[in-house]
Amino acid sequence: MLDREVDSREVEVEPGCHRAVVEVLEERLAERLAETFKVLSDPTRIRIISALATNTYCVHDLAQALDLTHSAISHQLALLREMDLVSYTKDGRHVYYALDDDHIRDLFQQGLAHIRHHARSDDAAPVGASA
Amino acid sequence: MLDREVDSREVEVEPGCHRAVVEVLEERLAERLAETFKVLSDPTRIRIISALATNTYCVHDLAQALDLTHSAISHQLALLREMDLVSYTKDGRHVYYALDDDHIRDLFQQGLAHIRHHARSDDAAPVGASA
DNA sequence: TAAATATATGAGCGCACGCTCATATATTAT
DNA sequence: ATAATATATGAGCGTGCGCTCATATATTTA
Repeated sequence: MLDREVDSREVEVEPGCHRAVVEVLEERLAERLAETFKVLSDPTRIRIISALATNTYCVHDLAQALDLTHSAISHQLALLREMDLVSYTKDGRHVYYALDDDHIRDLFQQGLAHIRHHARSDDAAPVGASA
Repeated sequence: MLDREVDSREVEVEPGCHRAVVEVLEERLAERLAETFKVLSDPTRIRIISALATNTYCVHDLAQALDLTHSAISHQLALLREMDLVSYTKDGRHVYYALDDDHIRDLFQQGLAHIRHHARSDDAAPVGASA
């Protein structure tokens, strides 16, 4: 697996540019990486993952906490299930979900750590800004 | 900034579920985090970032290396520019881009490290699989 | 059994997004 | 000046996605 991870594609150096070789991540690997990050690219999934990162919750709890319909939550959980990111346990009529992928948990937490410590330009409230 | 990072929303515990309180990432923070990961959620951007993570390249080089039109690359670079993730230097008719955000670089590299070391189920080539 | 609760899921709508195409601008070469 | 090269950017197309709505299934309660 992971045969050639980087495409060192030659660039026609006729009139041109400066680099003769550009080192780019191989296409399939890039697709897998993008797919991984895509899971974390939606606010709703981020919030679901943030909750499941520390506790186990049922659909009903998540729906109330995120102020979304059961359906919306259930669809997102189905997606996380298909990607093997969560595990679930049936208990009566409830289904309890838990985050079951340290891979995603690590990325989520590192991302959060960055955001926490690095304010962005649009965070700085202009003088006199209300609420 | 980052007033209340977590919404500890109470859940009606009438007939119900088990958790009285669900700890979910506050909505605005979740949006910012999702936005950050969204940059990395496309294969083309991943490849551009992978290249710029180690070298400086002009649009022409990237277009050839990724086998995409100059336009496609330029549009993606415009997006990365708007998000202040890349810096650029004009040199004659060339414009050289460089990744200028350790934040994104870190996430990219951690994601890559995970992918490298953790094979997924669909990576394991079934016995007798061709190519 | 009937009603209520908890979840799952297909259909469909609206919107965002990544690409191509056409076009504009700037710089270099002839 | 004209042509070629390098980049930028608006418009538009096709696709993917996140939501709601309607509906189905399973479990518990009355």
